[in-house]
Amino acid sequence: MSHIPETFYAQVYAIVGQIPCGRVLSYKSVAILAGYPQYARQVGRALRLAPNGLKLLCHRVVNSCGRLAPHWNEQQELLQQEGVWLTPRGLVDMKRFAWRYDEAIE
DNA sequence: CGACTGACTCGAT
DNA sequence: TATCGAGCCAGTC
Repeated sequence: MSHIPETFYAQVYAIVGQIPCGRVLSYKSVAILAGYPQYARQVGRALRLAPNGLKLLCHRVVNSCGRLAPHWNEQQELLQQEGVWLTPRGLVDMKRFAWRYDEAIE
């Protein structure tokens, strides 16, 4: 188990693709949903390396505090276009915008 | 093989 | 609220 299987990245892309418009998910949550709870860092890596051709909604993934990705200010605009407000300090209000996947089931 | 890095997280201060 | 340190793990040098 010392090697990330191909399915991990595929899972990450699939999960991120399911995040509804106007909702966000943390790296940790994506890692858990992918089946690798300890791989939050790898999720971040996966998104950073993700080819643009996939049209990923990686702007809907933030860290557990609601902090946005560094060196990528465009992410803020993308989120605001979807109605995701940011606190005065540039943090996503996770209590309000975090996606609970059980919402998707029904 | 060891040291360093980073789109992470959590608890303590 | 902001910072710090420890734990975390694949990739890079």
